[in-house]
Amino acid sequence: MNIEHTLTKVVLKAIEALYGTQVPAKMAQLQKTKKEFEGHLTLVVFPFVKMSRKSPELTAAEIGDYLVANASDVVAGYNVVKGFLNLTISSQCWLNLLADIQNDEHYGIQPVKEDSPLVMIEYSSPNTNKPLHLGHVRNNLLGWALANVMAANSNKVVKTNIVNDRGIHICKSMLAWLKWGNGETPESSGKKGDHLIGDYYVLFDKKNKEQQALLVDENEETALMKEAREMLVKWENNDPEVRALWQKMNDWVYAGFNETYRMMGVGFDKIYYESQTYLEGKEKVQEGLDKGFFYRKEDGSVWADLTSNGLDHKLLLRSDGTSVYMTQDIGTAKLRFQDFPIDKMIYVVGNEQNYHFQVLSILLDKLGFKWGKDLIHFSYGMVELPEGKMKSREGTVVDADDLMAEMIQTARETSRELGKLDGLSQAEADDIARIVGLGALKYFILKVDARKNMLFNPKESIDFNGNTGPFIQYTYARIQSVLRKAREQQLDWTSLNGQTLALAEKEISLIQQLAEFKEVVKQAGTDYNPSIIANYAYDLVKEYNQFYHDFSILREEDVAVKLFRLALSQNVGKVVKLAMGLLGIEVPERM
RNA sequence: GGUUCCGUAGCUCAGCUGGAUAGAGCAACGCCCUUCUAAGGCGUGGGUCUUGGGUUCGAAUCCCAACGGAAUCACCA
Repeated sequence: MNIEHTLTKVVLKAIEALYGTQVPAKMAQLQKTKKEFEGHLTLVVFPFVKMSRKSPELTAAEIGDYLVANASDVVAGYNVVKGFLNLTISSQCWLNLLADIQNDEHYGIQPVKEDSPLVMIEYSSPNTNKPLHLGHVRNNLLGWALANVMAANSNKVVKTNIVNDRGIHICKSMLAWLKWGNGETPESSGKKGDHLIGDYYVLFDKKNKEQQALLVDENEETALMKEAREMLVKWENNDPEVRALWQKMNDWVYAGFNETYRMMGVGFDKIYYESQTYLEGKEKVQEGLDKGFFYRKEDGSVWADLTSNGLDHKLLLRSDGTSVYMTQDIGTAKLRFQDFPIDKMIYVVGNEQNYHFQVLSILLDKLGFKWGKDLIHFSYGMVELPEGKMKSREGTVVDADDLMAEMIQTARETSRELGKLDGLSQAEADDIARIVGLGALKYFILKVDARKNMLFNPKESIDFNGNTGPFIQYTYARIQSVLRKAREQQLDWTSLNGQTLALAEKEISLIQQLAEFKEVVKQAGTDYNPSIIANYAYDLVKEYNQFYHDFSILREEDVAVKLFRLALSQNVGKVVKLAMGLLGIEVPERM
């Protein structure tokens, strides 16, 4: 049983007994006592002074007396500072709490049940004409973490990816490859498939610009562009040659993507391809047209009138009958709903598409998708660089593969300098470098509130000091070291009693913090906000470090000290691992 | 111009369902490794929480307005 919960109940009883009024639980706000005051939990008594008709101080004392007299198993003492009643919780309560955490293997995780709602999370959504970049990294990490958080809150989760595998951009890469590629393949060039294709996309752009410069009328289309368009038409008409080439090159790209995803540690349960879904939306639009939700202009284009929702008119089908982005998303929604009984849909997509999802929500609702109205657009901010925004044309894009490799390399060098890799095999050293390097990257991105634009400073991100992933991982590794020693000595902390705990009075806030993990997971789920967990993990670890340091000063002969440290180390280690697991960050046994 | 989001230390970020003297990290300076891992700990300096009103016992937090920044408002995706 949660201490805060128990205490709230007791306080409500006290209010009723003292003042004869029942008050809602909301009024009895308990908060962690600030460090500079004595006590563990603090009751704000201002809301009760009207009932007591006494000063805040006297009211607080009155309630405090009652609690000590009538709930001594929980409240061991109190003190009053202005309108704040600081309560000291009995040691036994804290020990019970530790035991609870210890015995609950999935502490803080709500298991999925038979009737749990099914949540589908779409994330990543790459184009197949270029490799993944820093923006995708944020997307992927957030999507993966969010999926974990939703699952930890008792949701069935289906992770999905919609791959944009068709369109003019793919044709550009294909055309450039045909013209200047000399049959180059990933094998022959030694390049990852996605990078290879990306290079031809860039090449197309370059050649096209050269042609553009020679044109008299700058609005005129280049011969190269025309060819690309013709290719797209051929693709749409199922030209076997174009299709075969398209298939071959996309397969290269997927092989490349899979490598990136694997390294990043993310994955999907079901992948959709736009080439398979883009036609589906047209039927739905037709359906909406028949039902009078949409209208057709004289030129044949189809629109939705959203002015009654405070929005504009939105194009759904071009005058030539081809589909647009919105149509495709409707089509994808249709297929998804056929495949899964979706209760809630979450789209992890950048905030530049806020408007799009506002519209999509309305349209899906009109078209009868029960989850359409409350679909969640998990909207995250742009990643900016110290030099400004990433611009593919200016070559300031940070490539995902390069970035990860660089982080791992830096971790390797730093570890070596610190002598952390001494005596380890090559495989072990590689593993640590990978875990730490990726941990640094993931934590750096996930600790920031997803909604906000963030600044990615490569130099700072690989700084392993301070509020970083490696700091948390390092503490975890040290905890494991403590536990290994304890195992050797066959220590068992369950013999600790309340009296022993008294010597560690100020460390109780650490136990309190452990208890908060449950709430944090819940909050992260209801707010759709993984960064809460990241910041929580940091706070916990920081506090543990202080505790660890304080207790290093006490000598080991004292068995109680030893056991108390073991108790906290074990439980902190457990919670840190769980928290980092939700974020998709590995923790090393040693480093 | 409409809509949405953001504005907290020199920098990067927490805190925001109203509560005590607004917190971390980085950067600067000083101290602590014969101590189960120093990728650590302790200390010093650093703030008009963009501004102005309102709500109230109490506002960084809620409301309104202004200012500043971002995104978006395509027969692109």
